[in-house]
Amino acid sequence: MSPAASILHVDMDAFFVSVELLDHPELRGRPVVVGGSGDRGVVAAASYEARAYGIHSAMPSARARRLCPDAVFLHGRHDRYAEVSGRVMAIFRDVTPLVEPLSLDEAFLDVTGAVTVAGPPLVIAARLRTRVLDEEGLTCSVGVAATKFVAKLASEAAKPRATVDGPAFGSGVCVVEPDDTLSFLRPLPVGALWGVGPATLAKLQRMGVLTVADLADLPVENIAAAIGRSHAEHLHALANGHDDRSVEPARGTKSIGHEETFARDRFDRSDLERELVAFADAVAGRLRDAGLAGRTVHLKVRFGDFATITRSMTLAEPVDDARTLSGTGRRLLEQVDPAPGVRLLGLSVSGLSPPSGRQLTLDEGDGGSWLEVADAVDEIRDRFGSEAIGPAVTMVPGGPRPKRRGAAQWGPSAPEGPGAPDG
DNA sequence: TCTGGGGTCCTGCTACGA
DNA sequence: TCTGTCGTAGCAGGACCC
Repeated sequence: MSPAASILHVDMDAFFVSVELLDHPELRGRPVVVGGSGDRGVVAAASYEARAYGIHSAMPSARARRLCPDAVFLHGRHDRYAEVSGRVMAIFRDVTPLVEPLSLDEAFLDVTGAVTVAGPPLVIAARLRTRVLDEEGLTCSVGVAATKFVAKLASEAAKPRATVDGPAFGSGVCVVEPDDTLSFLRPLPVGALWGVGPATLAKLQRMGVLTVADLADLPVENIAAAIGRSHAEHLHALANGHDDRSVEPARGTKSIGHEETFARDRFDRSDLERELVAFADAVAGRLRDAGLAGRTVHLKVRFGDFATITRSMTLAEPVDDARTLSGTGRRLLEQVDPAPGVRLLGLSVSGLSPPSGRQLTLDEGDGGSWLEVADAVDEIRDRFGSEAIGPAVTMVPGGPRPKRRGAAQWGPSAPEGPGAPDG
């Protein structure tokens, strides 16, 4: 017997834009775009009025501007969205403890245990939408199904559609009963499947696979030849409605990092090293906030032609202090020639675990004193704010700015200082 | 049309020890 | 001592997600 349709996928409608409209009600009804405002920025979210012009998320901001010169462009405020998201997730947790957030604006809920008290999933979904609207002034769409990925596709089907007159609201809730799963899935374009991105889609299309039905009817061996066995088996199962992944409320963080695209390419190694110091400070702070330390340090470099390389190094002990991170980052940077021009720099740490009692540093012997420094920095930031103290390079005019999570999320927004080739 | 940031997961290769 | 195999860890890159 098929399991009942009791998994909900809740997706906030145009979340970032909707939050901005709460704070700027005078913008309602206008095309509004949230994202990076600079030449290298991208669109994070677009109002339904803006979507009617063809603007969508991940589109370069410059192109969005050309499509709709009258649109209002707002720089995203990660902290504000996180604050609202926290309250919305709390509403979800009122319904069931089995809430798996996917991002700030969507989550899976397993309401199997709630139906005896709260009623059938359709009723729970409708009540949820009402509460989110009443308490936060935001609309959301809900998909209900027996599996996670069908619930996700169902919420997509329930979403408002963009028209030139603004959003055309749908039902807001879409239920796919287990018996209807295949008839719901099979007509969809194969790109709708979770895990089919541009690269896989191109390979499948070359094989003549255009719909979910095409994929479901093909022997898995044929698909494996094109995209690899593991991926093929996974997608073939999804296309046939099989997905045994459960809703997992607590998924541990696997890595923490910071990366940034510069407004202009950087050519100078010492310039990049100064940025690394600021990156390491931000990453170390987030590690300590999370009570974690990491063993493997990764450096990511994207050049002007978009070629991207990574270099990594695994340390003997997990670390969470900025000095060791920036020192390791600098060693990794030594393996890279910045002469072609560096567009993006990133520093991240994986292999996370709770910090051990004592951490090794690059120059063994003074680890203890630097850990005390880190503790002192954290304490000052707790009392006086995140920008009250930072590495010396971030305090001098012309140096890199202190890095905060989400501050550069959608690309550089303002003109920067150094950037042209030296000499 | 010139492409963000923060992640996760997978694959292929290499080195190394048993 | 040499060779082959296997498992594992580390590393680099790619694809995907929101």
